[in-house]
Amino acid sequence: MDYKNTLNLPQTDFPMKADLIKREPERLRKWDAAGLYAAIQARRAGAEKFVLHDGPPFANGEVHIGTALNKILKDIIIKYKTLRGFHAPYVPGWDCHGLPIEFKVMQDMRKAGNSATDAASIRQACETYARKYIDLQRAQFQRLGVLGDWANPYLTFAKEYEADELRLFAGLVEQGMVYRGKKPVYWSIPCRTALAEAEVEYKDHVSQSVYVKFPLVGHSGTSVVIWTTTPWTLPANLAVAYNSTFHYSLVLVGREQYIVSALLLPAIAAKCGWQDYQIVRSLEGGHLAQMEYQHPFCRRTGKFFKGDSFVDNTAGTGFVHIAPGHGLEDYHLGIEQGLPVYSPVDDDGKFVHTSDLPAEQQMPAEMLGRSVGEKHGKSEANEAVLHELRARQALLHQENYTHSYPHCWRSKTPIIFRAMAQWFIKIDHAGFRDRALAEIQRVHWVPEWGRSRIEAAVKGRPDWCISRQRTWGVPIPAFYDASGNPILDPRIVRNAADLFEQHGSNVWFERSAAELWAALQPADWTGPASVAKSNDTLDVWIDSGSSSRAVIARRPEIRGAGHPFQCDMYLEGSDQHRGWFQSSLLLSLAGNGAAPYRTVLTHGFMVDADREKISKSQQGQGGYEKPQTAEAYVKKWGADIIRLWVASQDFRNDIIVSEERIQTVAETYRVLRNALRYELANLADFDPAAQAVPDGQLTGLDRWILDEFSQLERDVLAAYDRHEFHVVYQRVSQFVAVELSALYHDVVKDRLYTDPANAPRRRSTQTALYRLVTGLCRLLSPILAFTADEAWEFVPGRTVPSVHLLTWEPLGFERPEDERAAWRTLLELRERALPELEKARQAKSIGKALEAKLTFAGAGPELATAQAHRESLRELLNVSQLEIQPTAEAALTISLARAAGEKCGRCWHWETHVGVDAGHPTLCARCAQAVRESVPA
RNA sequence: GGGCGUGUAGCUCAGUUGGUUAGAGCAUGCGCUUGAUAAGCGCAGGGUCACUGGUUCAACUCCAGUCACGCCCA
Repeated sequence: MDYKNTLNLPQTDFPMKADLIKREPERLRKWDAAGLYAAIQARRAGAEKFVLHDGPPFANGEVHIGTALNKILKDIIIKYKTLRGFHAPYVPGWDCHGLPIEFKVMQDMRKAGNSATDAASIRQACETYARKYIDLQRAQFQRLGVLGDWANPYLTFAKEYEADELRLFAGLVEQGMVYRGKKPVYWSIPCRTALAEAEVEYKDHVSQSVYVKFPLVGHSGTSVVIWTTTPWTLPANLAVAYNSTFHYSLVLVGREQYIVSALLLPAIAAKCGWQDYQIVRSLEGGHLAQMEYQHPFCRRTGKFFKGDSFVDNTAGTGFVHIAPGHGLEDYHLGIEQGLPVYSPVDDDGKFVHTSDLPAEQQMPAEMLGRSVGEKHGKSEANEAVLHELRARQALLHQENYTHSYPHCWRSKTPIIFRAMAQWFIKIDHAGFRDRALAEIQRVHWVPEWGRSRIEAAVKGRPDWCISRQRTWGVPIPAFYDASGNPILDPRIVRNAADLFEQHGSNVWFERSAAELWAALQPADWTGPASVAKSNDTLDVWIDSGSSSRAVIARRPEIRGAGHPFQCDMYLEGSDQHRGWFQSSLLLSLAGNGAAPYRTVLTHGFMVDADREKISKSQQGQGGYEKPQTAEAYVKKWGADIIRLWVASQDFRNDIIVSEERIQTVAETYRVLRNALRYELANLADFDPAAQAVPDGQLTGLDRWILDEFSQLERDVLAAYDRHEFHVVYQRVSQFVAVELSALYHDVVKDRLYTDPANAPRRRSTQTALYRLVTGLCRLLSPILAFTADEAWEFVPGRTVPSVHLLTWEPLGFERPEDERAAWRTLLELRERALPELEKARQAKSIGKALEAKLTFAGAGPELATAQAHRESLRELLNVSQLEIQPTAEAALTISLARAAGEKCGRCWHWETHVGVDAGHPTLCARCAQAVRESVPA
């Protein structure tokens, strides 16, 4: 007779094969249909809140795997907090304005032959474009299993958002933090417009390369030599930069002396035709710090400053001429040294005098009106400067110089750098920088070094240039009076906020300056009348940086209790210390009076298998087989594998993404899934309400695993609380592999399969399995969002439909110390006996352990424990027979023999009493009994 | 070039205030099992702890420097 069908073999519909790519979307539809997110929120109504505020990704392109990592980390934290009973709503957002979208849209419009250039149509097209990618990204984020209020995300172009952003901005204006200053920008002369970085194309250009004498004051006949490829910037020269690490030479040429870089001297001498020069002496750059030079053709002097970061020794003379109005490095050095941002070129690219310097110190009158713009490769301005230099014998050498130079993408002409009036936020206003630094101290930074990072950013940052000459952004509601002076008033800004909240900010572009002024002018306005409106928009960092006001304080479900604008956590990549963490801090501190976050968690960047950054240039060139999009990974592996991969690594460092890495994680996933399946399969006939065994009556083995699991829970909870998900991953996967699969599950098979279904020993183990599987589902659910929920559906007697609706209180299973000690001994004895079994297996004297009989001989406490728990120890060893022999010899010896008797046809144990039951001649007594119990008479 | 980080077996991580032959899981190889079976179990191999120098009786651990990599600046 085949007794196999008298066994209680595992039975379940929970599939071994995960088939995530097919099943996850089904589960998503199920969640959606059940309104899972809303149901979770409803269950936590009134509970203590935990708010993680979403940093908005840019509404452009597909979701990159790095962005997916960020969203998954946020989701793990929110699911964990929810599991622990917190009310943790999640409002996702998108950053919608900005040049990349505007640029793309304008390209598309041009390609389509659409020549509309009015701001309102461009903005409309930008909005359509952004919405398209919001929808695309939303679907991709949801596919990752991220739960949130996807139907109502926050969008930085929403009317209410823009309005609150302006209200916050009005507060800054009111405090006097916003001022008008100048900064160099790319300028296209034919287009009469400022350009953004992305609108600049680099191509070869022939420039005038010149070497020019700058005579030292008080050292007659001695000059410093500078080199420039833009002679027209010389009228704007206000300083000269040197490198303090260079050696310079003072050279005598004829009757004149020149100072140049020692390393570059031979090259310079060749160019300038110095036949017989002599090096008088060498000197350090620092020597010049005390000196002054006479401008070659303007009636003013200038000073020397250290410029080590940009003065190089590869070309030129080792001196760089500084015109703060015509170059970014020049500008920064000028601001540092308190020089005016002098840019004597008008909108048409023509030389003019400005109010920055006294007229008599500016360029000679004959230069005025000359244009910097080129015609047939020549520029009037360059010619005028060169003429002046020659006339004054200040020009040492001139030649054509071909190099890569920025050009306007529309007119294809060389652009110039030109200082323009911009709006700035004054960082040192009324001690603001120090207050920001103090606020940083109050925030909890994880990891700790995040603090140093943002401190450095805030300490070193210049004033914040917040205006952009762009269309796709929030308009700066400023006006100009008849003299061209700007009008920026907090009351006007607030009125504009109200207007935008009603009509959207397009109204700024749709209505005339007069209409807007009529609508926004304060009732008791006594200032100058407006004649024009501003065409500037706000820096997009003001958009996202205002979310503390526009989202946290505004949405009731996430509004803070103490400070309405404050939440528990921000979580972004480490690049955001200088970005969103900083902009949010500065704006919230200035506008709300405190930081918007209590904790800032940072993750590293994604790198490839060689720990090098994932560069787009390598894609499709053999570097990577597929685009690094979230979708590509999800299509191949499924979301839960990607989530487990995210959890598996210490995200504070770089995160490695490679096929091998994910393959490894997929193996771990399989192990976890199979363990869950084994437990569920052995609970098929278990009713926890009716058949659960009380703690005190559980078998020692079951009590042991529950204690182990209880310790696992404590460790995992602590790891989740420290946001160390890789510890959760390591700890859980090791527990499942070692304690569960290799030991407990293996040992317990015998009881589960061969005991009568309702035997106390079997029910005891099922009680433990029930607690294990329900516990594992809970502690895995923040990470394996799909699989834990799938498994949960097979848990017997469940009353809650989804694992994500549960709370998790740790088991807290305790055993008395003497029981723990006894089991420690039993497991140690097992460790010592296993090699004996392995030896026998290698020698082919046994196959499986059940064919063996083990004998423990010796004296002392170990043997006493073994004797007291002989049956438990036999189970742990999975042998048919275990003998304990007390001897006079204290040392423990373990010997192995083939088990005596015959193999029972049902339980496969070797027993000496097989066949004692005449009705079942091939069975041992235990099985005969079990069969009689299980088979109805 | 500057600031902030990182560098332990093929992969991901441990390694407590410096103290015995540096641990775990996975992967690999070799077996066992075939009543978790496109599963399960056992055993074995695998590391000059990035490199160099220093402090110390003793350094993966402390100090200095070098190299590589990442982020942010310039």
